[in-house]
Amino acid sequence: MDYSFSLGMKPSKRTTIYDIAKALNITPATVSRALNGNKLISDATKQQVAIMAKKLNYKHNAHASNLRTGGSKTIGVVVPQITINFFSKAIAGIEEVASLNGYTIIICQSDDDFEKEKAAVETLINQNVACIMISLAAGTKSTEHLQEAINNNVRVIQFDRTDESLPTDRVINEIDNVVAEMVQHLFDQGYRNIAYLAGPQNIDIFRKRREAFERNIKKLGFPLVKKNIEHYDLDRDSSRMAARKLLTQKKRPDAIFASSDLGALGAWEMARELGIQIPEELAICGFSNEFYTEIVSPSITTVNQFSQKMGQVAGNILFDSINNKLPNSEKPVTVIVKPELIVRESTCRKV
Amino acid sequence: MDYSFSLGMKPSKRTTIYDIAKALNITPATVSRALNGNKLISDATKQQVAIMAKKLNYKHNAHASNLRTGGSKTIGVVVPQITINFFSKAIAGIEEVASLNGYTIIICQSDDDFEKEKAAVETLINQNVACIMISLAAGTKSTEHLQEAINNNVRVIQFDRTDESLPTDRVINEIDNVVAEMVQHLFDQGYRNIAYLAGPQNIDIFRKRREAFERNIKKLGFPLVKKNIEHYDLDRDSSRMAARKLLTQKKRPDAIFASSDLGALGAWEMARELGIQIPEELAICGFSNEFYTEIVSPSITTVNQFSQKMGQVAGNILFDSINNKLPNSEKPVTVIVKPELIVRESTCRKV
DNA sequence: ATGAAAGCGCTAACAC
DNA sequence: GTGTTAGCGCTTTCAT
Repeated sequence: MDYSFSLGMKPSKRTTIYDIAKALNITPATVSRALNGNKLISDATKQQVAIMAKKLNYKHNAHASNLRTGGSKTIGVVVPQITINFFSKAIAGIEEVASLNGYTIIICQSDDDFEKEKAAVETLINQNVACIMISLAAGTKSTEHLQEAINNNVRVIQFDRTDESLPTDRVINEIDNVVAEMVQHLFDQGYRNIAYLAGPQNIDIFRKRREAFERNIKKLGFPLVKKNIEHYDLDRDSSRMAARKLLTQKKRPDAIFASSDLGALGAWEMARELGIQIPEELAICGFSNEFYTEIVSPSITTVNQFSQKMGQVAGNILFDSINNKLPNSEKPVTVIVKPELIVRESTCRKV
Repeated sequence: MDYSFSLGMKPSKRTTIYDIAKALNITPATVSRALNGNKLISDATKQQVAIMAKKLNYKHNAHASNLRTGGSKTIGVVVPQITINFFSKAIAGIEEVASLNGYTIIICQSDDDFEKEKAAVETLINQNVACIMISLAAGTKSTEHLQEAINNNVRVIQFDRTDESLPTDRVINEIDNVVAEMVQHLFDQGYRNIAYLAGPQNIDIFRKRREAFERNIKKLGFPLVKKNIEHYDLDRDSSRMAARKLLTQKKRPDAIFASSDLGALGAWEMARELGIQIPEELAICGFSNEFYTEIVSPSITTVNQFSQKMGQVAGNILFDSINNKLPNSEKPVTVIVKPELIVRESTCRKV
């Protein structure tokens, strides 16, 4: 009897299907089939194999299997930063669906840097992942690296921060309606001089949000005041400074619509610093429903993007297609997740 | 000439080192060596190979390499929930160091469920990961699955939520001093009836935090009031209910020390609901320095655990050992990361 | 400095 | 229902 395991010693070699085959006097092929649930194999054999596998402490070798089959049950996920709540939730959503389907996920961070993103994609191609799910870095200048992935038989699904010019499946939020709703809500609450805090315009969704804002402001018959649109990088300091610019103008806006919750938070903090009352003198709203928007006081009106659901949807696109549950169209799908306006104290001055 | 790439068509087969070898009239072995920077290969050959590899659009096949070498440049990370800020930061730290060393990370969530954790570890063993970095699920009853990993030549590094009885490298926070500091701080601020909101006691760190609290309360000469210690699960509702129990006693505590920020937040909310003034009538403090503790008003005193650093440290333990930078002791290392008390408004009633 | 050859562990086409 | 055989792409020992 071999006590090496119970003694906590490292075994010299892992058990393979050959060991199982030898022990049962059958061939490795049969063992492989049995372990994979092949229908042709008799239940008796399957049972024996399962028992012996357990007894010999067999572990499936994913590398060998992947090499042989040319694929792998792995999804590569590339996001700017996993510490951003939106992304960690999206990843959680992907992981959920992946795990249900027996897939694992490899995570890479781009840190919003193009070079790091390219390196990550390269690595994932080397890993032969079945699919790359990506939210583009702010610094991404082209999508050649993703085209390269596709050329190498790796499927690509973009989510949230996408590039339309690359024809892949995409999961994005509906923008126009929710922005229209938000602007209308501000109007209904009596705000008439609405400013906008715009994120990095090289990122698709931030550009679209700004455009939707401008469109809807015009729709309400307001003039589009250039000075009422400030840009900020996606950090807190920068948003505070941008908000300060807006709030120290001669004709101070009575509302700030920020393209992200961090932007809204910056404006919120700056308003308090300047002694401006929210929501009486100033409305503030953001985008993403980050946890803190709910618990600050006054709480901040925002938009729930359902990021976890976006991750799940991305996963489902992949697995529906793998399992042929989709109509046989070869065209890329774009799934639009409807976001939800969440009205809170920061924009409600009417009773 | 082959236009298949530029036409966006999927190539029938990936380029291998054989293709490069054939094109250059050398052997695959030489190509492999050249690509891996083998010192015996002439610079001329290396150059040629590099150029041809690029020209033929060669991608290294990690599976084949891993199968051959029996290892993989992959770290498996298992955490309860990646959406918890503490964990996503720790993962970010691990990813940083891993990526610098040419490793990728595979992420699994246990959802605090033992069975899911076991399945995740099993998968990671199958993937032949070099190392599993894990923070145990609340529901984890034994560490056999991790012993199993070790038996299969997979290194294990535990962080934060660890089990001491399993002899692996560990990265944890120093507890006693920071809890002592916190209790002393509360005392200095004049709080004399300090309650404690204790997390799930089957998790190491939550038990240790409670024990440290009790020890330090006694040290200050206070009696240990049983009714002043309430338990809660790690969610918001449960912490609110636990706080309610504490705050509706006849002899209401004048301070609540929560074992997590979520616990502190629950107490904070309940205090407001009951009209109890913070910090005048009640001090509140937590653990982890979650983002919201800083921006609520009054802001919440807490402990910075440096989770991202903990992730980096875990990574460094692995790579220092891989690169033989460690003294040749075979004993597991325990690295203790010193946390930092962050005093904020919620515990300061003195000027 | 490079070539020849074997084999990592698995799967799948083909045979019976 | 099971065996035979070949090979996925790479690395590495041994030879030259």
